[in-house]
Amino acid sequence: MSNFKSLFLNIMLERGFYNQCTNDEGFDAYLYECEKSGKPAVGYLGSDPTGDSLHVGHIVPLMMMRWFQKCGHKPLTLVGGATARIGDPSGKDKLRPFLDEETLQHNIKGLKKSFSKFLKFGDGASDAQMVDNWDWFKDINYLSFLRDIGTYYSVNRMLTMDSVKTRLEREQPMSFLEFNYMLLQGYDFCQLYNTYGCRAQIAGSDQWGNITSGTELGRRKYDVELFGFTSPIITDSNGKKMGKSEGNAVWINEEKLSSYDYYQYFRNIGDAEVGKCLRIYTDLPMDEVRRLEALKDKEINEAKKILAFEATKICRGEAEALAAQNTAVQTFEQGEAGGNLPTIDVPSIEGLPVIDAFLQLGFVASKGEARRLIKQAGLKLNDAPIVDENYKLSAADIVNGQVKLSQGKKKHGLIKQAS
RNA sequence: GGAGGGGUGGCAGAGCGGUCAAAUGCAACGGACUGUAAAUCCGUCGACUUCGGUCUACGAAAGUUCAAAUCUUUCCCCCUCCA
Repeated sequence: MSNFKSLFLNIMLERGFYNQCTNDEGFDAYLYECEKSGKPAVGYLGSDPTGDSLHVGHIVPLMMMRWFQKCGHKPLTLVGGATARIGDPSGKDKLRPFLDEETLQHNIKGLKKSFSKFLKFGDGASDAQMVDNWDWFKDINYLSFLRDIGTYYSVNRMLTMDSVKTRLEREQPMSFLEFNYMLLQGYDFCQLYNTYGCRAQIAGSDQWGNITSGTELGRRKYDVELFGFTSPIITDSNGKKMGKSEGNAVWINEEKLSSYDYYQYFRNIGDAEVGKCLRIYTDLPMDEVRRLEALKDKEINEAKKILAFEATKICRGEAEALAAQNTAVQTFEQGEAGGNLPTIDVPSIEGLPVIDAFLQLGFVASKGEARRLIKQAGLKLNDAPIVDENYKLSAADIVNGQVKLSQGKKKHGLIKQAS
């Protein structure tokens, strides 16, 4: 399995994206053929429009698609407009909520934005294209679906699928609606094959069951071999899925998370994860990755900075990445207030209680929390711990036209007086 | 349709008339140590507070009681088994 011919699979293997494939050799041969002839292979990545932005947890398949495109192939991004109305049982115990039309449209728009940060959309041969399975499901007729698709599925087999089996074993409810999800997703795959000649699906390993549902349907109904390819689930050092920072998701879209926070997320990756993350979250050549991950102790911080910069660059652009980096350097290495920190403008700084200032910055959820943190020496004003919880800001606290507030060691923000 | 079981804080899960803002675990947050790491240790973890307290909370509503997460009634939702 280490001797792939295709560029794409070699990259996947080398960078740690390879987890499982429905048919290594077949997929490799197919891709190789496409790469050699210059005719792009078509592959797709599905996602549910349950939110209006993707987050770091979704990046792994996104990056796979990015490489797929770089290898000259054509990525399709499928949003499950139809399947969102059902809910995917994979790895979940609870039924997902249904969405109304307006939210759905809003979410789809947001997803498109997330996708376009990693993939190039357009009309070219290898340009990415967005598709919605609502287009082919909205007019489908239940009886004909049962007849045309349902006949190819064995319930016996479906019951052995992980997503179903675990639900049954744990005696958790699973509705018939959800049970049908894999048929729908299998049908998606075949539809994309029929209309776009798409023969590959790329996803996280939790989608394996849904992928094989599609490849099997393809084989039985259309007599074509479709390929499925999955990534491992990337976890942080605590074995948890990537993508949460301070309990909040690390969003791809900038209106949900500042570039500075995005940068900081990668800056704060654990030592053990640096190599893995460089491979997965950046485009850096492997030589560079190997050099960086060999760094030890304090030096590994250099690798983390590069990781954070590169990862931010892909998602937010070079200018934003630079700004985030500068802010971080100023804030952490020079102890100054970096320009890109979260900032709020207030009508008048004079007399504003510090507690309220923290509340407005969103660093604390309540005044009580702010008081507690002050008791614990967790809140700082211009880098000096606040001792009096009733302290009110005054003109003397204004440095360079702003007041720097910090929560803990990592969260910093600025208050400016609106002019 | 019948018979049982259950709905508690971000999650899991105790409590089953007062001592309950509710054990414990996880997650989260602050501090110490470091390298904006990990591990460890200490502390915090409903809201408001003039730090005395006050208010809102244990699916929803009504009731019993000096007193209810705990008892009663109705309603809503979920699960299991039978048909």
